[in-house]
Amino acid sequence: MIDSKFLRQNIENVSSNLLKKNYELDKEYFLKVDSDRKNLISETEELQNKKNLLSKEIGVLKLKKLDTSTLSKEVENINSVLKNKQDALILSEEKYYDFMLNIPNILDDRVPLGKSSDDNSVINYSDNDDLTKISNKGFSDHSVVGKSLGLYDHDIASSISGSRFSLLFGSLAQLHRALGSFMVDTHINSHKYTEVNVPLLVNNDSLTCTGQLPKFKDDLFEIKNKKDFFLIPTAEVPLTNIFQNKIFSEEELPIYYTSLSTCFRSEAGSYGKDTKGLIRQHQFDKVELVHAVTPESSDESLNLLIKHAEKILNLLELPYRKVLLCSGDTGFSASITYDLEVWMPSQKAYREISSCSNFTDFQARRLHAKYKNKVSKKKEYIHTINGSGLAVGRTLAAIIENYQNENGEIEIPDVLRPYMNNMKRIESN
RNA sequence: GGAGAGGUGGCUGAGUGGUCGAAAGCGGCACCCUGCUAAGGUGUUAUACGGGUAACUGUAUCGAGGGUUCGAAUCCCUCUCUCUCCGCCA
Repeated sequence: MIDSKFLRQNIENVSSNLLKKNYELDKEYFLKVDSDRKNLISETEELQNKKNLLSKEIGVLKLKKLDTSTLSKEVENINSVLKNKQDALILSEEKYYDFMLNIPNILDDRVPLGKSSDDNSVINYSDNDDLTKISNKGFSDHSVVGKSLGLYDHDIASSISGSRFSLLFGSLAQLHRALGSFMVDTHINSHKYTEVNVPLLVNNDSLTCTGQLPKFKDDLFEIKNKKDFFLIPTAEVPLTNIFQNKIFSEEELPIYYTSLSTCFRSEAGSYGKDTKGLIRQHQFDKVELVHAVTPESSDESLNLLIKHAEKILNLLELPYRKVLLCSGDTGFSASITYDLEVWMPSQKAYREISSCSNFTDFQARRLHAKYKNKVSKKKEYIHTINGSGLAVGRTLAAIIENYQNENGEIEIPDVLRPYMNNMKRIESN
């Protein structure tokens, strides 16, 4: 959520900023809802004050055994007016939050103007991205390779669950598991993260705090019969919600959390896209990185987080590039987002494998997550940063495609071999 | 799933209808005292929102939501979470 006071005072600037995210701010509506709410608040508070004073007076009179009926009547009168005001206030607050919770985060000035991913700007390529060499080999799609090895299946998965699910067998399943472990190990050993094992089912509030709700309910799987649970679309949700209602001392920050978790997305609106393979599944594993930091350090912290994610790609020797998302492609809650895109030889294209964002105080305001500023001695909202480090399914797909040899086998990257009983390649089943 | 107990400030914990936003202790902070340390003394110390340059001030909050009452931490109802015992279970 953005700061309503800031919005009120900078409404023109904010509104033109949000327009870059294709959000049209209804300025008049906001000003009206905002001032209605404020007026109702002060009106009800005034009445409550009167009521409190009179009630106290009644208490004093009762002690002295004096008559209180006149005052009681008066309070009763106030109560009936107050009730109306309070009802109006509840409605007004609902309107206000409905509106505020649907306003996206303000964009960082560095975000380039643009409509879609076509307008994203490439920052740099990895050192090993000699793609002419790779792409000329005519490598097959990872799902084809996996199938011909007899280690990947899509059809049976469909009959078990439906579309956008898959089965991995044998050493391919093992490689998938190895990848998750390798990523988490790297982050906890080299990057000072605390590993967290998180709930995969979360409640409505948690999703509201991180910004998936109320706006993006369609993208989530909801569990209805037992309780109002949602399956997490990313470990960002439980990890970030660890900070809810916290007030940190400055010494406690930064906090780095990482978690390997399964993620669930409905992929509504992406019918027909990436229907084969591991790229777009209803269920996938991902290693998530989350930072809680002070506002001054959030910019630097995002860069650090990106380096942590890049480290995995570098260790796996996968070609990739770093992209700064344009305004139209930047997510609802983010102020700035960098994607890491890995080279997929079969598609002759870079595909997103990590998305790293600074959410500034947007999530913190919803979470009520603050820290005590040592200098100002005031409680200020923290900043939250997160990114994937990395999406495991997509990384596996990238490895299959980039590491296949002439025989259709998959060479196992050096760093993963210790996790695979020192196996060197995956051969046909 | 069955039976019971309980949720009060950073923590421990008192408070069963009226200056209770809440005693006391611990912790934190500030100052004082002692040559240093240890100990001691005094004061201060919740959060959100609103008004005010500020000192300050108003409202709400004692798990959440309703209700009773002129007045609720305290009484009633519903929900929720935690703990203990039994059962079941990876």
